[in-house]
Amino acid sequence: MSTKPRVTSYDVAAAAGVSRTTVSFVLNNAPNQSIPESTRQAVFGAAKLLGYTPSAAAKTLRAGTSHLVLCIAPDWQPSALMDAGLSILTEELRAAGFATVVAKSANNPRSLDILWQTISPAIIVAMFDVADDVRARIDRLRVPLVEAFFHSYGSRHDVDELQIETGRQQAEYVIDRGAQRVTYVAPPVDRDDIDIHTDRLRGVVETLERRGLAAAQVVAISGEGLPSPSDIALITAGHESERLAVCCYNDDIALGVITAARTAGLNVPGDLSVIGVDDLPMCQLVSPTITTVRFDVPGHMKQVAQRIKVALGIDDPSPSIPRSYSSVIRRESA
Amino acid sequence: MSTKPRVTSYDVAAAAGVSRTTVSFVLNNAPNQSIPESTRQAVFGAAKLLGYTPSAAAKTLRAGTSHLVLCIAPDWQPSALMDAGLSILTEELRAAGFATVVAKSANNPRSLDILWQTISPAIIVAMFDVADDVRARIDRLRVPLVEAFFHSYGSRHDVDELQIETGRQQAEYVIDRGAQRVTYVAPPVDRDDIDIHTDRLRGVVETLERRGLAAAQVVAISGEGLPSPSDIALITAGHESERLAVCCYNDDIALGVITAARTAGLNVPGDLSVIGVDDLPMCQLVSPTITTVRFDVPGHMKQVAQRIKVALGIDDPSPSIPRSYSSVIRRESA
DNA sequence: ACCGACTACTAACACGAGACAGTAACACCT
DNA sequence: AGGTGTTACTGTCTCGTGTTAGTAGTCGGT
Repeated sequence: MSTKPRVTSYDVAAAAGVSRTTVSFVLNNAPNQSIPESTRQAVFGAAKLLGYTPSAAAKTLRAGTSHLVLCIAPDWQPSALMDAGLSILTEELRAAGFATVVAKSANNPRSLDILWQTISPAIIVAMFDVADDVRARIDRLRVPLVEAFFHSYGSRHDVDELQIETGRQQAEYVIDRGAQRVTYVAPPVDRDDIDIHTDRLRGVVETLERRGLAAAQVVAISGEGLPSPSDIALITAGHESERLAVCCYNDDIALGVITAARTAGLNVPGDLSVIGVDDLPMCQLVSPTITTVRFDVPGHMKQVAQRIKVALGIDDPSPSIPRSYSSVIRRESA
Repeated sequence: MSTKPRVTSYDVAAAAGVSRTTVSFVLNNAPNQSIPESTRQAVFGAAKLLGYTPSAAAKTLRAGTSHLVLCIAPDWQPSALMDAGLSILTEELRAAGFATVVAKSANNPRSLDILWQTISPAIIVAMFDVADDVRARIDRLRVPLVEAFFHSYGSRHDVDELQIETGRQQAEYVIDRGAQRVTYVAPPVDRDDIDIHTDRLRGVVETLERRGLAAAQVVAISGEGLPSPSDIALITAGHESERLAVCCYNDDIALGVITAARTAGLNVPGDLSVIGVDDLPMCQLVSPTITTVRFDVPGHMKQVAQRIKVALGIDDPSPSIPRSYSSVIRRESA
């Protein structure tokens, strides 16, 4: 329809009656350049009139780098948590003039190859535990990598301190509240989030040992949702003799355990106490309300934003004291 | 550390002992070009050895367009639903050689301005109801816009057929199951998703009218989560005389209504039936299990992917019969 | 009157890739 | 022997920017 598919700075120059160089100087506030106000206004006027938007591709090519932050996330990742975090990240980085976008399917190498041929990020932020082959592909791009949820780098045996801490908090809480025996309930075994699950479990196990309790019994839900009667028999075994607490992988599992336990005639938290992870809205909407571990996404993400800025060289590395961003929300179930 | 910060096709050419043009021909499988296998292998070998990745910015600049699909979403949007959809979209478009990324904060014009200066998408997919000023900004870019959740364009009075249909399905279901009076429970009034809420309500209202029932009573939750005793009194008023059904904005609201009703001594679904929207995992984990309307995200997103491909000119517009992607999942609460 | 400094610009190059036009070298046919 | 065709390449221009080096014109001082 339009013969000229794109408005370039050349068009603006022609409209303003100056050279393209002058347009560039004006629009970028070039230092050491004296441009009279009349010329400036002419350029601004022409740019606005024509609806000029500089070409991102040309800018990036010329500058050798972009102002783009690329977050990569796997398909399976529960983004309810991610979501609030991304908004905060976007907000923080926008203030520094950077745009933030997210790509899914980032655990798929083929996806990544297409991505690299399509956008040129200044930095890559991984929202998951980066596998070696993915890391190698990123290295080749000569683009820095920041891992949002991991603190240690370099070794393939990285562990997620954040997830371990979550498990620790669950165990500490129930022990402090008098638990004598602890059961851990995991999601069905065929799921993708197995890394997170094992890290949280590790935190529970480690805490039990440190506090001198017997090792936890671990039960994986056998079906998809609600624990079966046999699951519940396993989970609640021994509740008559000792004060029993159930640490659950997340709030959905916790809800399933509570519902199944009540169906089996048990009382929560009387016969057993149950604690989840995530602090989903529904935790406050069921009876009993669910005690859970909440991760402070805004707090953590602000810290991630800081690390990103440092990696981009637009901020100084502040000697921030490492702190835990998760805390127990005490409710009725434990 | 490295003197050469980036491997270019020039480096590959030098390593393979050919010209840069030849490298381009080989790597892009240029038609009408005869390159002997030996040369091809030399080029491929050099490229692999050096870890060559073509510059996305240069490619885009040269081609005048990219293979990038940019999805824009507002900050407030619940992404639990979005998430599965994006994975599917990414998958579908990857098969066509396109990369898909998501930008949040897209309801903020300033965010968009930074985006345009940073990436050059081939198309923009809006996950929300695009305001006029945002639409104007996109128009200026000469980039096509596809609206993922809206079917009608052009007017500022666009309505979301999909959301209306959801409300319709709720109402049809409870009426078919014998409801004589219908109450609609909405989220607290100060939230951002008010558009969605009003569209769903519209579907309910319209259906009641068509089926000859009295207009629905509408109650907005007064607190943040659980309906207060006075809310519940309003919601359940009249359940003694008529069979009462409660259509809820979403599953969380439905759960709150159920819990509060039981606390007030009422039986669900005996005294009143309750239906939600979303089919959250917890719907199967509570007692009574929650009847809800599920939106077929994969189905809808495949159709969106098709629309995107048509807009990109890489697929023919198939005369797809418009269909509804939501359906009632029958459980115990209604 | 002349030199220097300052103002207000502009011509030209570089970034990295794709693609068109051109060109040596060689084979084939009559 | 000369024209035609094919093979296997390469030189050069282009995309839209930012930036460096340069250049007319004006002003001020001695």
